[in-house]
Amino acid sequence: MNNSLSYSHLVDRIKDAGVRPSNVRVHILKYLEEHSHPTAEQIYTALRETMPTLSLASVYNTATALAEAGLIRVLGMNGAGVHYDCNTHQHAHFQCELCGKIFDMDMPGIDCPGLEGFNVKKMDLRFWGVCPHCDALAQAATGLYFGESEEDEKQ
Amino acid sequence: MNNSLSYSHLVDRIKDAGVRPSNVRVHILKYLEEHSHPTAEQIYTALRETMPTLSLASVYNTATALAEAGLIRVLGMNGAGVHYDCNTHQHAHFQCELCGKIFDMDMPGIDCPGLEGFNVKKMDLRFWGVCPHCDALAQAATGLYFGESEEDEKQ
DNA sequence: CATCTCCTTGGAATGATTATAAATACATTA
DNA sequence: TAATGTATTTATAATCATTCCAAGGAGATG
Repeated sequence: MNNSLSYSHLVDRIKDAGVRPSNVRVHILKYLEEHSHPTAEQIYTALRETMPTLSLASVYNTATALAEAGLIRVLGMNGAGVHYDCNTHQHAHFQCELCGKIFDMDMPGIDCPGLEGFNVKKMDLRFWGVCPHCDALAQAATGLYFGESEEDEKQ
Repeated sequence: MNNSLSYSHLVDRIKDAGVRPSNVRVHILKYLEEHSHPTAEQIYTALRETMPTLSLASVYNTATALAEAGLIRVLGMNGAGVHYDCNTHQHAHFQCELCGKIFDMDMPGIDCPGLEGFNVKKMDLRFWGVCPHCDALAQAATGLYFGESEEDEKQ
């Protein structure tokens, strides 16, 4: 069991970042720790079940506040809507064009010629394509791999 | 004088891409060749002067068509609105947080560990920060560089 | 308990983009 | 050149994510 997901630990993390640990904030951060790269809408829909008065505006407000405090990161993958990411370390992203899933990748060292003289403060590296799971399914569907049993769907 | 900007050359390029060289298409591509990373709104405003009936919808439709034909590229820098880029070669971008200008950068070689098994089809590398010109202005404004004359504004 | 501030809410407003339907231009054939 | 069919463009309405705003609520402080 990962202690970083416990309620009191989350409260501490939020406090340490200089933000008041309100209910909504803790729950949204908790949700982000437990779910990969959700959108505001997804957070809203999921948390509404246990917090019936939660508003979408609060999700946006809160996510923005958490991002400004450096607790989470805002991720635009160019689909409709923005995703939130509790992994604030420098890292890259891959999005599968078939299942839509977003994967974290280690950030490779980047030595960009021509960037001398530019004061770089933020960097973003993103990939799109087909993830291994969907790739296997796609290849099976082409009929190239007769006799292969379908892989089990796993979230 | 760069021949690639001539009207008939543009017509040929559009034809070669399998798209009919309509007036709107040629003018929008021409505008993109001559201006760096404009938004749909900017294209619309600029071209309206010589094409008074041009509609914003046409700019979006046309840009999308040109992008699908591989003649231009759509660039989301996460500000409001999308930018269009006539440079279709693989390259990175830097956006200045002060002047908003977008600069093309050579794409460095990227060796991303963890990407094995992923079928990568598209990659995007973006930087934000302060460009050399604004950096100089900002440093002058802090008063650290007494006696420095302001640099001339150049687009 | 009184007060102050910050948080949350619901709904309206905004802004970029897309959809739709009518009008126009273009290309082809007669 | 006129007729016809198709592709393009236009104007406007619709959509969707996000932000704004005003009012109510919760918690801390005195």
